[in-house]
Amino acid sequence: MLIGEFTHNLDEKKRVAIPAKFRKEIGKKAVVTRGLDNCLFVYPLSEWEKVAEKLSTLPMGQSDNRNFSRLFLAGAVDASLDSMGRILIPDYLKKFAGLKDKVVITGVYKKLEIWDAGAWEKYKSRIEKQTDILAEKLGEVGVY
Amino acid sequence: MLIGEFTHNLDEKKRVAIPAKFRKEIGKKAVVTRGLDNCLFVYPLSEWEKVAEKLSTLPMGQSDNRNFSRLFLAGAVDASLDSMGRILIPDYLKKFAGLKDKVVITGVYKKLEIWDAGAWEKYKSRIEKQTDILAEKLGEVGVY
DNA sequence: AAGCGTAGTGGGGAATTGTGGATAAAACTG
DNA sequence: CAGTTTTATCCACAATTCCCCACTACGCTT
Repeated sequence: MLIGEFTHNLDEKKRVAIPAKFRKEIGKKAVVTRGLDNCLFVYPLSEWEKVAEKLSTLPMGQSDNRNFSRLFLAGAVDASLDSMGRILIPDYLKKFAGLKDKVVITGVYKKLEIWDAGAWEKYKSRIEKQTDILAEKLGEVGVY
Repeated sequence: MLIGEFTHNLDEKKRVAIPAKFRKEIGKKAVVTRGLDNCLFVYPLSEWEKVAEKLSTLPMGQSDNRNFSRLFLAGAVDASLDSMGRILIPDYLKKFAGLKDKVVITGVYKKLEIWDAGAWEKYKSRIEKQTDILAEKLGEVGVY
């Protein structure tokens, strides 16, 4: 299971190191794509294939489905880890997530998320204030 | 699987380079035709044959089906890749998709789409704002 | 506390890719 | 049938990307 929060640098060649802790679980190949709330999702290849498979079954007659598939699939990019365990972030994803040089990589169960460090801090402080909602959600899923 | 987003130039001879990443999967022969939402679809030959097959089974009693099949089939052009991996876009397709010199080529699972760069940016920013719909669709395909 | 090992960062060189142009073949027209 | 325009194939340069190696810093162990 992928859990934890790490701050790394995005170098001028747009590479980010995947935290060593995650590497054995990610394997050598991963896929990066647009996520929600302006972050990027990183899937191990096996997980990605499951998701893509399901996507392909959506009827393309509906524009909602087309829109979604386009953002998700066209936004995706094969991100093999180099010999140092780094992945390459394409320009358009860097721009999408508003990444500067400091980025935060978080493990969220089956996938990783990549955030701009500033955006992550803002997001966190915003969410942390909503303790009551969090508590309620915890109850909903049966955590006490 | 064809995924990713690439910006290339349409030169004055109306040629576009297929991103190198896609070439081995596309092969040497492809078919270009009118797509949905004012972009062009590019299919590897084998995929195209499947699509055309399915289209031929649509009941031709409905005018919607007739119209769609005509646009799709009649608009299709054989687009073999030249030695540099480029395809040629006929005038009427260029006009249909409103292509200027900057175009975006996206991989969407089994096919590629070709967009005018400006149109793609507008489309993206419009869709990206619909966070609620995207989140809902993500749930549908089982991504959490 | 010191040394060893691992992890993160940065840079250099080589190969690949994209783009534009040049030359050759073909088609069209007068 | 010849000249002109259009289409196709090929070549070369320039820029980007990819891959490998080296350095530094931190942490853990002994």
